[in-house]
Amino acid sequence: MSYYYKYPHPAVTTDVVIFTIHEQRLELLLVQRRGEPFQDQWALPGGFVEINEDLETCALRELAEETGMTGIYLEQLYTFGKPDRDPRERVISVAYYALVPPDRTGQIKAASDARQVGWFQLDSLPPLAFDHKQIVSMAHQRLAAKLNYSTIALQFMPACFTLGELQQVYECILGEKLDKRNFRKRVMAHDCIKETGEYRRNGNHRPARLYAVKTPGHVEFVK
Amino acid sequence: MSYYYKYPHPAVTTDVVIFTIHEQRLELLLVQRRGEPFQDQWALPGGFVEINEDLETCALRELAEETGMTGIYLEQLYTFGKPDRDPRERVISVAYYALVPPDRTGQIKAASDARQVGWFQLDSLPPLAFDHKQIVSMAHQRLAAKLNYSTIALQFMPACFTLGELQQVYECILGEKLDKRNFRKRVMAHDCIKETGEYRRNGNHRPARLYAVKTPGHVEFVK
DNA sequence: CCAAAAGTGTTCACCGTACACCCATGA
DNA sequence: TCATGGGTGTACGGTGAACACTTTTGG
Repeated sequence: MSYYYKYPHPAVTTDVVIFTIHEQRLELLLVQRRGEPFQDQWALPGGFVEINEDLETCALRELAEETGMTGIYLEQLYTFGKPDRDPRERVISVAYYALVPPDRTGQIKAASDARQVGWFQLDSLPPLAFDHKQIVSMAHQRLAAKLNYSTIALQFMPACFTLGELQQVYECILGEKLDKRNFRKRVMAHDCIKETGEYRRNGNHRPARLYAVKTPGHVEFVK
Repeated sequence: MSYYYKYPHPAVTTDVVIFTIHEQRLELLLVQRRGEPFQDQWALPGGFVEINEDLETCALRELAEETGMTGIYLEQLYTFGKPDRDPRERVISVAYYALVPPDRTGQIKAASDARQVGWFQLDSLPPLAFDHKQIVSMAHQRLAAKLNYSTIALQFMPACFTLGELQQVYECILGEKLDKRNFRKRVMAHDCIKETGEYRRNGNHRPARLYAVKTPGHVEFVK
């Protein structure tokens, strides 16, 4: 432990950008801060890494503490370490992002402690504490980039979904409309989803085929 | 500083995978460890982040300390934080990778302190300390991936270079031969290098045109 | 029968790939 | 004149993009 005296150690946290899709909008989970600094402002869920805890485990723990969810897709984003990013002391934050299917966001309120917790549309976020705006921005950029060369979008899908719903996920992350026929061709070429044989009857129109992911929990890289 | 008591802080280091090209081989810089653990084994250059030092600044400092070089391309790679990756205490390492043009590798020996420092071919590395083998592997993977959608390879080039030399850089990073005509077409389409008007006379054959990067220090993403 | 979303194929332009020969030089 | 690497163009196939109509259902 001699290094402890030679080098004062920084604090290390993980912060998690937890995305979901809700009503054709990309949303993320924020918690309201209790104490200073940035009191009452909204921030990414996160917390200190315990001394014998793996970074990813820590991020998963934060995720579970705020949402009650486990088995969620999680990926390291970037490590933010500007010396003055926290006014209290030196804090280095290893940022992660997580993708939550919308059918699993119900548990949030129950799992969270006394603090305010809520989902916010990405395009109308409140002011964020620390450098969290920058973290969110990088996470969104990464997510959008990965849509084009991986099957990461499937992490947003419930067990059964229609191709129209999947397309809406792409559209709201990329912020643009896609051609239905080209989209379906591309998705089918990946060969990562399969028909369930079921249909969803949903309004005054033709029922939509329901699909399921072939190998849940896995993100494939294409090409 | 109340967190100091509530949470014991981990040590944080940066480790840098410093790549260069030498004799048509991808090489990286290693330093020999003096003390325990992994005494006398080779490791990536790296060291503790000072308490008021930016992470990238720290990586650049390590780079300068080991090589005497400044103005080198540097990019964050990934943060490694398994609790037992260092047997002494908890150490979280923010890994970076750097790309050094081969005409600037001469200063190494002079700048380094008493420790052994050397360049090693990527495909014949000695056993590495800690999890540095994994770090190197990820760095190589990232580098190879970026060749295909950025102009990062230009960071390896000296002020003047031939297209043949540039192609060799691609070939030894990707580990495969490329077609000369297609390669030149692609490079020219990027419009990132320009003819200098000079030629290199080099053996019993036609002299090669010399090129220079249009905007040095900048990595463009293509497509 | 009308509205609304589901479902389906073809055409075209562009890009990446494959491929072979002449050029300038030094020995 | 020969060996060596430098330099150049074309033809093909595959992929991504544009584009419109029929189907099935509920009201």
